[in-house]
Amino acid sequence: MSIASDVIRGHTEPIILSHLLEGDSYGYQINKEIMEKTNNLYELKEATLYTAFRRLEQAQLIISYWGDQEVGARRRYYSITDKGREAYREYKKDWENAKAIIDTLLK
Amino acid sequence: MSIASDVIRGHTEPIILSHLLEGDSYGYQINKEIMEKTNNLYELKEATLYTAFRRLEQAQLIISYWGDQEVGARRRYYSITDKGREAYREYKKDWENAKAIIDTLLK
DNA sequence: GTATATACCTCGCCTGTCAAGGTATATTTG
DNA sequence: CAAATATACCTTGACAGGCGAGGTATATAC
Repeated sequence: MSIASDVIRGHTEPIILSHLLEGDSYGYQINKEIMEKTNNLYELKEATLYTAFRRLEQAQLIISYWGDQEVGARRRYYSITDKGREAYREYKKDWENAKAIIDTLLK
Repeated sequence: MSIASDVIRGHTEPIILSHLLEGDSYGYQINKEIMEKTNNLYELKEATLYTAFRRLEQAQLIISYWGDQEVGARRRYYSITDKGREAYREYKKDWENAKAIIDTLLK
């Protein structure tokens, strides 16, 4: 059983930020690790992932740079910024609140 | 502090269904009671509410009928169907799963 | 040589939210 | 009594995020 995209909507960005808290990473890897973490219950779709990267970079919550692979496909790495860390803390608080509210309403 | 609509998105329908489990009700009342339950932290916007009613009725999860007010504005009452009760149980399971998944990813 | 894995990306559709606008009745307040 | 407020319903059109479908390129395995 999977997770509905309307429920996940709005969580894509914090999920990516959370991942980057553990260190720089790149799209393909992030996607794979998210699947592993959730035992394949949740998969970030590529189109969703890359559009989220664009939004996050635009908002200066992450920055990106090309890896120096001498072999294999090129990778674009992402790094979380201080602003990103701050935004993540906010997201988390919001999530805790939202959880409580929804739990109250879904009695 | 309020709740972001992207986080609540997808929960509108189960919230309405949950409310109707306690008995038939009408739009204005449902909206007011949701605000009260959450201490005004969450307010279903009218446009959102009424479009959700349409979807729910279309999907036969609720049915509607006009109240017989002899005074004051007319009211359209909604009643949850068996199909709606079943859908609600599913929604709830989904929510429990989604919560666990998101909590896993938002470490 | 064909399939699979790695790695990136964009376009355009779909769907749910909601600001803004509208209608009508009843009560309260200055 | 006029105006404001509360009750009660509704629709339209814009907007934003998710994602199916499509595309590019490199490396390995069979």
